[in-house]
Order: sequence, then C-alpha cells, then structure tokens
Amino acid sequence: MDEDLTIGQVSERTGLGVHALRYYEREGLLMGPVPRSAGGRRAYGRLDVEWLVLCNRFRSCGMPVADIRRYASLVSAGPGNEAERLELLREHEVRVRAEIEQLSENLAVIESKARLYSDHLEAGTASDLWTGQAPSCLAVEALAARGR
Amino acid sequence: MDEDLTIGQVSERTGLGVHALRYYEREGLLMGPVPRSAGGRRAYGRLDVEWLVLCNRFRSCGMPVADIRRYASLVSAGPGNEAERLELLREHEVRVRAEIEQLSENLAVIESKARLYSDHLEAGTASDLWTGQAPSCLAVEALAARGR
DNA sequence: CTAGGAGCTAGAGTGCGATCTAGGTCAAGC
DNA sequence: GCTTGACCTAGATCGCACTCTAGCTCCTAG
Repeated sequence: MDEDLTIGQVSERTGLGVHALRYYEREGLLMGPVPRSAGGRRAYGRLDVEWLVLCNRFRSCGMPVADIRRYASLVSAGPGNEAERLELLREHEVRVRAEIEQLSENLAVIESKARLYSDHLEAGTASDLWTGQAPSCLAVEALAARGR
Repeated sequence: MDEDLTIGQVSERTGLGVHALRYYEREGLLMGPVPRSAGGRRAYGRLDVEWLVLCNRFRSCGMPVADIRRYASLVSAGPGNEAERLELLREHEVRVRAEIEQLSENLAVIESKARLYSDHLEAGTASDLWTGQAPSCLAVEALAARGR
C-alpha cells in the first residue's frame, strides 16, 4: 500500500518537477528525509504524494516556503500543537482572502477599460475615443493621444 | 495644471518608491522619458501619476513588466492600434480570472482544514483527530501522527 | 556661504523559488 | 557485458522585479 514511487513518478502525479521535489526535501518541507531504496534513490509513499499535493496548493496560493516548512515541522512534531497549526492556516487564509479581493478590484478596472475599447471598436468609432472628453478610465490614453 | 512633481512627490502619491519609479522609466513603462527640470531632475505631470497608478494596478494583479511596456508603447504610438491594446487587456483579464478561481479553490481547502482543527480545538477533542479514521483532508496529518 | 536633504546615473546586489550543471551511480533490456 | 535513461549530490545559475550603493549635483533654508 505504500507503493514506493520514484521521484519521476511523484513528479508526474504532483506536477512538481524532480528539481523542485529535491529542493522541497532539502528545504525541510517534507517532514524528514524521504526514505531511500537500496541504491540510494528516493522511495516516496502515498503519504508523501498527498502532502506534496497539499504543498503545491499552499505554494500556488502564495504561502511562502518558510511557512510550509513551519507547518510541516508542527505536523511531524506530532499531536499537541494543533492550535499553532490552526493559527498558521488562519493567517494564510486572511492573506488569500485579501489577495482575492485586490485581484477582483483590479479586474474590475481592467474590465471597464476593455469594455470601452471593445464597444468603440465594435461600433467602428475607436478613433472618437481621443477627440471629445474621454471617459475617466481612459484619461491617460486620451492625453497621450493628444501628444505628451 | 501639469503640476511638475518631483520623484519624491510622485512616490508618495503612487506608493511606488523612487527606485521603482526610475526603474519603470528605464524599462520603458512610461511612454517616453519623463521631462526634466533645468537641473536635470524629473518633473512628472498629472498624466504620469495617473499612468503610474494604473501600472501599479497592472503589476499588482500579476501583469509582467514586459506586457506593461508593450501596452505603453501602443498607447504612445497613438490612435489606430486600439484592437491590439484590447487584446492585451483581454488576455490579462483571462489570466486574472483564472488566478482568482485558483485562489478561491485553494482557499476552500484551507478553510476546510482550518474548520476541522478549530471545531476539535473548541470541543477540546483535538487529540481525537488522530485516533479514529481521520477526515480525508487531514489524512496527511493523521498518518504523520501515527509515525511515518 | 554653507550644510543638508533630495535628486542624478550607472551599475551591483537582493530575495524568492526554483531550475540547471557537472560528474558521477544504478538498473532494466538487449 | 553494455547501453541507455533515470537517479544521485553539491553547488551554480536563473528570472523577475525591484532595491541599494557610490559618487556626484542641485537647491533651499539659515
């Protein structure tokens, strides 16, 4: 059941690249060194793959490597520090929420610019954008169009 | 009306840091060099500040410097390339939307882990998490708790 | 007149997270 | 037995976006 996967197999099923996998281990993200085969090669288990997938998730929502290391060390220290783990998760949760909010706000600005462009392009009146008083979110473009 | 702001003043009102401002100019993000005062110092106008705020927005939702440079060069090339500008905006829009989606998905996983921890901590039953069959999203922790 | 703070340029350095290189070892198929 | 491709370690390098340094100039206030 503990499958003994090679680094290449783990790379495939986590999407993480063999270099990254070795890097994560070096950096202490993997609660202890991965067990080795007779020939000195990494023999990952199901547990490792699952954990790596989680690491990937953490990373891809911006959790720094250092925080993952901290979480890993709490987990591998065993039961008793659940409060600390929770705090780490909560802090990250807050950051991710804030990030999503920021992104949404910026997306709205981009959308409104894009809509203006596309409306005028569709109507074939794009060049009129720079003649009258331009809509505020294209002010920069309008001013530039009239020469710096 | 074109205020002639110093780099320090622009830094304050854009939140961008004088080093970053000079960097952006060097990198061609500012449609042409900023005009200088008699003594060779940058004299920014209202237009520049507005554009820099937009750049900041673009950057903070992950648009690469190279894309901003491209957009800037389209704008400063003048009217006629609106379709290309729109395409750039649209592409970035897609990336941002995807990013938000990913973030939301990962947030959900983190939330569910956090909820499990907090429920058990509140009930004072945290250590029970590692005894029975653990909920799937804590599988890694549970296995680790039983020794690698 | 002068001191101090802000600005200038060119170029070096930083931080993060990988990613790659060199110089080997290991193992499965022919 | 040999080839081939995946794997090993240690350490160098990269990419991006800044950020800082050195050595200078400029300008404003006292």
